[in-house]
Amino acid sequence: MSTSNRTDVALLGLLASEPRSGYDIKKAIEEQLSHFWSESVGNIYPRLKRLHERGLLTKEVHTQQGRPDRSVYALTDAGHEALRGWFSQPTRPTPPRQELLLKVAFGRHAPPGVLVEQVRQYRARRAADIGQFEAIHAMLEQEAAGHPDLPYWLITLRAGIRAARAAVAWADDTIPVLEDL
Amino acid sequence: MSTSNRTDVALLGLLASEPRSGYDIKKAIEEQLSHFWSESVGNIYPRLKRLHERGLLTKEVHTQQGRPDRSVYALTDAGHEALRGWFSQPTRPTPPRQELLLKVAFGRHAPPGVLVEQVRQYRARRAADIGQFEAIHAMLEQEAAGHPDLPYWLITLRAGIRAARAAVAWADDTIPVLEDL
DNA sequence: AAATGCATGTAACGCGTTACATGATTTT
DNA sequence: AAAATCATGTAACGCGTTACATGCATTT
Repeated sequence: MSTSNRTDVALLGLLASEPRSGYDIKKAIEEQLSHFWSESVGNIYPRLKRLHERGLLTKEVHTQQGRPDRSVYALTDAGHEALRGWFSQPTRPTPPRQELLLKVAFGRHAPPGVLVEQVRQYRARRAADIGQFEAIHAMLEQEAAGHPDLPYWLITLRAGIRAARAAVAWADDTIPVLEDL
Repeated sequence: MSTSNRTDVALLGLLASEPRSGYDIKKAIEEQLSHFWSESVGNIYPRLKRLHERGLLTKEVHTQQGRPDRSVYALTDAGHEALRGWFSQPTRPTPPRQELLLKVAFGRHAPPGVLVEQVRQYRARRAADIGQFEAIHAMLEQEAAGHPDLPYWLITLRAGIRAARAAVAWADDTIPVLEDL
C-alpha cells in the first residue's frame, strides 16, 4: 500500500490541495516547485495511471470543445493515507552527485583556466537565483497573503535563498584560490 | 568519443591520479568523495569494462596468492583526452530533488508535529556534517601538506561546510515558524 | 505562416541500485 | 565462532528522461 516512490508522493501532494490533470501537474511543478523539484511528462502520465489503478486516485474525464479531453485526478481516502504515511517516514538523503565539485576534486588534471571559468559561471547562476527567489518571496508575501499554503512556500524559498547565498560565498572563496594555483 | 556519462568521468578522474582496481575506486569514492559523490559497485565494474573496450583505459591483471586477482586500470591517451574534454564542457545542473522540501511544500496536509520533527532531524544531521567536514579539513591541512591535490580537496570540503551551515541556519529559521503554525 | 499552448500518451533507452554469487583471509 | 576485508562480477529491476506521435486553437 505504502508509496515510497518519489514521483508518486509528489503527485499525491499536489493533488491534496486540488484535483488536477497531468498537464496541470506538470505546470504546477515548473511554476511552484522548480527550485527544488522536477518531473518529466513521460513520468507523470504513467505514474498517474498506476496510482489510479492502485486506487489512490479517482479519475474524471472532462470533455471540452475544440480542446483535448482533460483527465482530472483527485485523491481517494487511500491516497490521503499514503500521503500521510510518507510524511511520517524518515527522509532518506539522496545520494549526492555534484558534478562541479567532481571537476574541482580532479582539478589538478584540468586544462589551465577552465576550472575558474566553471566556478565563475556557477557563481553567476547562483547569484541570479538569489535575486529571483527573493523577488518571488516578496511577491508571494503580498499577493498570496492569507493563502493557507503561503507559510510553507516561503519556507522552501528561504531554503533556496540560503543555499544560493552559501554557493555564492563558496565561489567567492574559491575563485581567488584557483587563480593563484 | 566524448564521454558525457557521469560515472565514466568520475572513474577517469580517479584514475588520472593513479592506476586502480574497481575495488580501490569504490573505496576512494567512499573515503574521499562521499560528501558530494557516490557510486555503487554494480555500476563501477561494468563501466570500467566498457571504458576499457572503448580504449580509454588499459587493464592489467595482478595475480595474488590467497587473494582474488586485481584488475588494475589506468588511463590511455584517449582516456586523458576524454577527461580533459569533460572539464571544458559546461556543467549542466542536476535536476533538483529535495524530498524534505517537498514535504515542507505540502506541509498543510501533514499530520501535526511530524514536519517539525523531520526538520529537527535534518538539522541534527547537517550540524554533525559541519563538525565532521571541519575536522577533515583541519586534518588534511596538516597530514596532506604538500600533496598536489590538497588545495582541490580543501575547496570541496569548504563547499560542504558552507552548504551544511546554510542548511542548519535554514532549519533554525524554520523550526520556530513550524511550531507556531 | 509559424510558433506556442492545450492535452495525453507511449516507446526506447540509459542510468544506476540492490541483491546475489563466490570464496579465501584476516580481524574481532 | 562470527564478522569484516579482499575482490570481481552479473541479473533483475526501478526510475526517469528524451523523443516521438497527434491535432486543434490561439497568438505572434
